[in-house]
Amino acid sequence: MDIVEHISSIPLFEGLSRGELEELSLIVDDLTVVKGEAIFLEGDDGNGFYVVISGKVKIFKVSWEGKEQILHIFGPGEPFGEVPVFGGKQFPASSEALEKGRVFFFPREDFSALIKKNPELALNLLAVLSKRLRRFASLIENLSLKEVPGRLAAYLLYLRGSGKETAELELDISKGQLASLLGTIPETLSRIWGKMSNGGFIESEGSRIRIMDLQGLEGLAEGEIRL
Amino acid sequence: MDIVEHISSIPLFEGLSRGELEELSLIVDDLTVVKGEAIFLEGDDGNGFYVVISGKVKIFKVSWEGKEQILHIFGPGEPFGEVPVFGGKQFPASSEALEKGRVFFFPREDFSALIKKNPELALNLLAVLSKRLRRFASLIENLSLKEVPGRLAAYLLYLRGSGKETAELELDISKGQLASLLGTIPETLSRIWGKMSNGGFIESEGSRIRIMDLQGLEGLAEGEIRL
DNA sequence: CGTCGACTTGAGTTAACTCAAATCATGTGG
DNA sequence: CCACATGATTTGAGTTAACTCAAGTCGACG
Repeated sequence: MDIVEHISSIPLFEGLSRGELEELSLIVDDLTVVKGEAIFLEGDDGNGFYVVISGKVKIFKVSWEGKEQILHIFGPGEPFGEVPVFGGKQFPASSEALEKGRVFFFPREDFSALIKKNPELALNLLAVLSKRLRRFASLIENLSLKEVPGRLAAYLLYLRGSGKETAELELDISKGQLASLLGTIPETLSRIWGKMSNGGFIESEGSRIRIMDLQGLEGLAEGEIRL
Repeated sequence: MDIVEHISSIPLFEGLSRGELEELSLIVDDLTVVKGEAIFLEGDDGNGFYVVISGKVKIFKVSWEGKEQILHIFGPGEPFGEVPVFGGKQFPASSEALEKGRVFFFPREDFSALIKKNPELALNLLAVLSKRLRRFASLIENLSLKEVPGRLAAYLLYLRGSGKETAELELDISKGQLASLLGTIPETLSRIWGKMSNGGFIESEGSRIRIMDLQGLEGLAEGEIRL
C-alpha cells in the first residue's frame, strides 16, 4: 500500500486535504520494527512523534529494581510519543514494539507548521490527548484505589466493551504483559486468575475467555465484592 | 481587579488580543467557592472548563470504601476540567475547593469557537495537556513502582525544585491531603515522616521542612536506598 | 524430542492497611 | 482570655494483600 494511503487512514489526520496528506508523506519516516525493539527510551529527546501502522507498541516505565509498568498499548492508527512535541523536553517513558510491525515517524518541525495551519488537526490532537488523560486517570484509580482482582475485572470489562459486548473475549496480549499493565506481577495475576475461575466469574482456556458472571465482575471492579 | 485583568494574566490565554480577552470576559462565569465546596463531580456533564483565580482546588477520585486519591492540586492561573471539552462526555474525576477562593468558568461553545480562530490558543492548550500527561505518568510511576518513602522523597524534591532550590521548604497542603496525593493514608505518611526525620533526611516543625540530606532523598526517590 | 520462554504453584516475608486511642492545634463562644 | 469542641496528626497493635524466591509444569517451535 502507498504511504499516502496509510497516512490518510490515520484517524488523527482526518480532515486533512489530499495535498496536505501528500505533504506529510514526504516528511514521514517509515520504520520497520521487530519484536522487542526499543523505539525510544525515557529521557530521550523527542524530535517528533510516531504512529503505529501495524503491530503493537507498548509505552512503559521501569523501576530501579526492574519492575515494569505499562502505561499504554497502542495498535494500528494510534499516535504515540506526542508529549515532547508540545511540552518540550524528553519522553516521559520508554517505548518498545510488542511484535514485528511498522511505525511512521513524523518530525516535529514540519508537523508543528501543519498544526498552525489546521485548526482541525489541533482539535483532533486535543481530543487524542484528552482521551489519554482519561485513560491515565482510570489507571491511577486502579492502581491506588483498587486491589488486583478489581483491576483485572475492570480490564476484562474494558475488553468486552471494546468488542461486540459478547461474553466471549480474546486476550490479545500475554499474561505477563497484562500483569505489567495492571501494575502487578505474573505470579499474582496467575493466582487471581485462578480464583476468578473457581469463583465462577470466568472460564478460560489459554487466551480465550468467557465471562460467566457479568454482574459479579462489575461488582469486583467496583470493589463491592471481593474474591 | 477587573475581570479582563484576571483573564489576561492567565498563562493559557497568552497571545490573545485585547479584543478577544474582552470577548472572553463577557462569557465568563465568576464563581466564589468556600473551603470544601464541590465544583464538579466525577460523571457530571462537562459543559465548559475552569480556571483558578485564587485559592486552591483539588481534582480527585474516591473509591468504593471512601479512600481518596488526589490527581492534581491547582492554584491561581491554572485551568482544570478541560478534558470533557475536547474528549466529549463527562468529567473523569471530581473537584473541590481546598480553601475559599475564586474560580472562572468558561462555557464550552464560546470557547471552542475561539480555539478555531486561534492556533496560538490551541498550541497553549496542547502544551497544558502534555504537561498534565507528564505529571500523570510520574504519578503512575510513583504509585506502581515506588514505595511510600520514595514517593514522599520525590514529592519533597519536587517542592524544592519549584522553589528557589533552597533546603528550606514550606508544605502548602495539609499532611492528610499530602497522604491522599501520594496514594497512601495519614497514618502511614506520619510513620514514614517520622522515619525520615530520625534518619536525618529532613527536619521539620509543622509545615516547615528543612532538607538535611539531599543526596539521601534522591536515593530514596530513586529506590536505591530505603528507610 | 528437547529447549526455551511463559505460566503456575508453593512457602515465607513485608509494606502498608485497618481499627482504636491518645495527643496536639486551632478557632470560637462565653 | 479561657475552656472546650472539632479536626488534624501521631502512635500502637494486629491483619492482610501482594511481593520475593524457588521450583515445578505447560506449550510452541526448531
